[in-house]
Amino acid sequence: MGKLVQEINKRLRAHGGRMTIQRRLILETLETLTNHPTAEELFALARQRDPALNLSTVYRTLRLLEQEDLVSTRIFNEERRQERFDPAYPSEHHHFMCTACKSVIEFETDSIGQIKMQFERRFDARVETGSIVLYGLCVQCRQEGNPTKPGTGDR
Amino acid sequence: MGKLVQEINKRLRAHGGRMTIQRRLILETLETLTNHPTAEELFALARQRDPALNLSTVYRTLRLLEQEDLVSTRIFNEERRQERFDPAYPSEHHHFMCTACKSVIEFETDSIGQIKMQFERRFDARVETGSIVLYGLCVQCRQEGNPTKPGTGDR
DNA sequence: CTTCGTGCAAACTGTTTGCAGACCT
DNA sequence: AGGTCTGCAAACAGTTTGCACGAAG
Repeated sequence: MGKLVQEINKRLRAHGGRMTIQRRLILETLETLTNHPTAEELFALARQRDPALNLSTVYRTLRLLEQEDLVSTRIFNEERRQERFDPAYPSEHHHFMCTACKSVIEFETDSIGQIKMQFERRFDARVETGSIVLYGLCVQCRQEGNPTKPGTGDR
Repeated sequence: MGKLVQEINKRLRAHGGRMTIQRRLILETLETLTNHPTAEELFALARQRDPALNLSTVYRTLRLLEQEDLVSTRIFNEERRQERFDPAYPSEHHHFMCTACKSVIEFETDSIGQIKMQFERRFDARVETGSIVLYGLCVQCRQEGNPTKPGTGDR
């Protein structure tokens, strides 16, 4: 059984919440994904196992996870202006998105620390968080000779 | 007279386009702004000078600028999921957003070059663009004792 | 005069919400 | 039994579009 299911179960009980069939299904589906899915993508997958599942239930479950700091959301520069849901790790991480296949790769770097400090000194500000997003072509898409999109993937 | 107005005028003529009162007003208003406005913000300001102006004209003009690579768009992690329009400079730049007052500061850094290269080597990918977004408190808001938002400004 | 652009209202996309019934404990 | 959660449909926010009139060249 997945960690997410256990974790949410624990927290739900503390507030009188319930672990329903739908929530379990959604959490389990989310755990199988390495990519950062949209609500629709997650919905499409979970629905294969329960055709009666409703999109609003997916959203409600994802917002629940968000409140519990178990996922975070982000809008990449894609054609469709939709949120992608990122299973939250304890450590700050950054993203690469392939402009051809839309897959997301996470990575870490400590350069960001330097950048934050530089900025704080220069503008006398307080920086709390920072995120880097890279856009380009992943190995597979590069090898398949995918063109770099005109406009480099930005909308 | 603003550079944007001149530049767009030139490009419009090349395609048989027209410099209308509304477009001139919108461009002039955009030029007075240092912040990265939303369409609504720009609309509200421009409307002070022409109350008959319509929001869809603002959008159409901004999309025109976007096609001509004179602005780029970006969605920050704010409560409202709205695009902000960034007058495009030739050089790659990055952003800081104050989580209290929503003002945006632009900055440059060459650390991003390192990060791109590291990523390319590590994942055998091709990185085309990269952007850094920092969130925190600007000088003014920090001095006014504004609290760092729970959740650090991320939605 | 002939296009191109505007205002208006309606459509559209992604996400949220009110409600009545279903389900968990 | 009681409150929580779901599915549905309708609302919502931000953005886009079709159309008929108005204005730029």
